[in-house]
Amino acid sequence: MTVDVERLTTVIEDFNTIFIRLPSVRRFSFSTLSVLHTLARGGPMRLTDLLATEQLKQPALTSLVAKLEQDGLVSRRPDPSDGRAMLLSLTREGRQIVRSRHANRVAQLTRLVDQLTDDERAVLADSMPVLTRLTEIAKEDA
Amino acid sequence: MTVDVERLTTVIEDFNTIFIRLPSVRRFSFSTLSVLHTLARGGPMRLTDLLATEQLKQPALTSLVAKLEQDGLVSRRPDPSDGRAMLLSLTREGRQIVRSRHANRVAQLTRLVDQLTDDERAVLADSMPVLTRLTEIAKEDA
DNA sequence: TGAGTTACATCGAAATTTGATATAGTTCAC
DNA sequence: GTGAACTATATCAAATTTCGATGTAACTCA
Repeated sequence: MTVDVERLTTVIEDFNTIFIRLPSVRRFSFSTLSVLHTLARGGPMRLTDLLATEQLKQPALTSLVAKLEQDGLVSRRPDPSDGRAMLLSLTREGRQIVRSRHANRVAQLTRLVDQLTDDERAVLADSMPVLTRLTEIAKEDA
Repeated sequence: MTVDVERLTTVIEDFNTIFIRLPSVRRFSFSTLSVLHTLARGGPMRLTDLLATEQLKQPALTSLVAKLEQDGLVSRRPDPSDGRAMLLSLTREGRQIVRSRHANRVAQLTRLVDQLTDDERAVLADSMPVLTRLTEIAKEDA
């Protein structure tokens, strides 16, 4: 079985243009949201590790994280295993923002999925484990 | 047939964290790439229409477009049907950038898809029309 | 131990984004 | 057809974000 990856890429690109814009509340910049999301998934993490995912240079990330700490969304504590490093994690409030955006996406996506046929919903359900596998492969690969 | 939209959302969110970062060349900001992508899909388009998609205020978009015009990626011409408006479109070079990023995604996604099983690839192939439908529904809905 | 490296912070400059406002074109009730 | 209200885009100065260069402290390992 072969997939038309060319077309698959286009389909995902187009889907993402709508998916990315699902959450209705626009309080934070792309950079900020990306940092919050990464910390939400990756648990406590050093600045340098964050740097790998975020499309920012280190001084910009340092200052963004400083601002997020001031705003009470991120907490910083020294890494016990390395005196140079800081461990970053989300505060309760930080997690709350990520969760609320996620909930918003779920709500909006539900409205869309409701308009599909049963068969289409079945296909979507089956695709979930495959997308998950693909995500894992990408992480290993990198 | 019901889908666990809660899980579906998470799956897509996680997939996107890797998908968004697939293209290896990082020459342009998120705002710039989004404008180029929107113009690539939406054909010639007025500044105000672009504004609806992009997460920028009007003056920022005006200045971004001005820069892109200077750089030869976007062309601006008066809208014949409205003397106040400008029609924006990609130049050949602008299209080339979008195409090259797309090609890069295709290449990287191909490497990932190659590592799936035949059955998984079949599921992926079947999911394409559904994702497309979902995208269309979202556009109508909005 | 000390030379080289790594993690993060600081600083000033450059780039981006914003709110307020200006200008020119359009619409529509009269 | 005229003018009041509205719309599309531009301009400007201020705020914010990002960057490159460089500093400081901690770690590594020969």
